[in-house]
Amino acid sequence: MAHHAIMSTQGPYLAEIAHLMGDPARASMLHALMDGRALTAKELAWIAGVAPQTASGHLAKLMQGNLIAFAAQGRHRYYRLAGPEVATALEGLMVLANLDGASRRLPSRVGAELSQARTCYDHFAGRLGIGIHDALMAGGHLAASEGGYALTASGKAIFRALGLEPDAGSKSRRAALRPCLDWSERRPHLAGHLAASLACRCFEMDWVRRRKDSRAVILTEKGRGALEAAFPEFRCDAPGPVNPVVREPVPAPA
Amino acid sequence: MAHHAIMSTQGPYLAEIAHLMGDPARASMLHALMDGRALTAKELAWIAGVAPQTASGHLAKLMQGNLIAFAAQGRHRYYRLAGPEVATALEGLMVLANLDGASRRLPSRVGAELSQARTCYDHFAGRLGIGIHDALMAGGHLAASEGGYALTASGKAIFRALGLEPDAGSKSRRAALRPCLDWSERRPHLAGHLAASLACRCFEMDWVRRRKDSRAVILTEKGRGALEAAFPEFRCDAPGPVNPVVREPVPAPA
DNA sequence: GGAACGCTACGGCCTCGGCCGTAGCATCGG
DNA sequence: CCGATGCTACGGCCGAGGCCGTAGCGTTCC
Repeated sequence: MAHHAIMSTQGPYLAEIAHLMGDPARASMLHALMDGRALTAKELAWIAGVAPQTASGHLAKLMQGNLIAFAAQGRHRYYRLAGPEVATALEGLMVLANLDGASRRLPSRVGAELSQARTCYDHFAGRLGIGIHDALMAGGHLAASEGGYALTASGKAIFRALGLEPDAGSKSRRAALRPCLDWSERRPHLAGHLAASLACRCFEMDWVRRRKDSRAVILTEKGRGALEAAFPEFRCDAPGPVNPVVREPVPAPA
Repeated sequence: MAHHAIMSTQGPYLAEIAHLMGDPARASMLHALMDGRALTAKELAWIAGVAPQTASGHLAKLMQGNLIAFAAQGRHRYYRLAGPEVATALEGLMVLANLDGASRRLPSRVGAELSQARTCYDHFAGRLGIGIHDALMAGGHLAASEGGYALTASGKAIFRALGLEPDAGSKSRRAALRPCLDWSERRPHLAGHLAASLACRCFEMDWVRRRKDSRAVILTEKGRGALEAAFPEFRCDAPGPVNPVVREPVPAPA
């Protein structure tokens, strides 16, 4: 400590946040929450591989750092990420974790599924997300704008045809559509509240299904047809159904 | 450790990277390198407020994590960030560090200067960066494209007038122009190798000057004129020169 | 009301890792 | 060739913090 000279003003704050993410248990929890769902403390404890008491401590720290928030419901507490910015920051780190030395590339099947199609907080990423992004781009439905991207007239028509009002949340601070760098493909997919609404609609209509215990998702046959109908330029190389990997949902307690 | 159940596949990798950034000394170093320059181990040690031996250890760890790289030159080692992805990830964390509770907002003058104009790795951010971004946008010189943004014909003409070839690095993996979220303004500015070339040209022509010991930069009067001439829609609210803050560049060594 | 359950608070153990001192290796200048 | 300089390697010290056990509070269900 001695003189510590000047120490850049924000270095410490940066470190504070990074330190919170830098513990294996906490990182696992955050990673698990990146699909945008809310999980209970116990589920998160199991995912992180620690006892509930330990998890509780971690969650308290994450709360204090404003990285997560919870909704109390009965005797449960459902934890979720505090906001899209948190997911963005985590994706940024994953880009590094992935290109890093090529040593730690994603192993096997799980990795392949995640690269195909997955959720990124509340919107789609992976080749599915990029397929949607590129389809809109190729058709001239997307234009650069102040906040990132904006829909052209033809783009708005497409969203309205899906039952989504493109100008709905325009009063909000959050951008409607903006690019988000994909850690597996190194290319942008669509984020923003409009992208989130689209994903939401896809789940509602059973065009896309969540896999459990993973952020990977599956494009159903119905969904492929629907998306091809909605986006004329859409093409996505088979993130189709594979046989489900079932896993013991609860650990044997000693 | 006991059973540790399943533990998400990439949680640990994520944690590894975040852990590297999560130490105050290392975070200060990384932060200092975000202006894209290369610094010696000694300079970084001073910035971080630790002894050279300690800094050396930190730098070795950062090297191993592929966050930084160095160029040996005589008896000096010039360290720099390993790539733009690292800067992007750090900016992502700064967004969090900044909106976090409003408790830790940037203090005083330094913060104001940084919000005005600064470098973000190798391109401009702050209101200066956003001014350039918005000017191109407003003039219709920028369009959405596969990798992020692309210049329209009029946009390319503008860059050529500045002596920059817009299609130069098109063979490279790195995008020419893409949006980068600004932590101080919460709006995108331009990143990518073309944005880097532009910044480089601005320094060459003395349109923009670096401040020392900070990522803040100053738009000179000449620069303001030049940018207004180059970008018809450019407007930037006075990131003008302020009286320089001079600081002891080297610590009294006890 | 009582028991089971979800979660958090506190205390003690123990490892991890940041810190500097000393020492050693390379490079540059006279 | 010798000393100064920049940097790294090693070793010992010590504080921070992750871990779980026990305990306590609130909610739910019978």
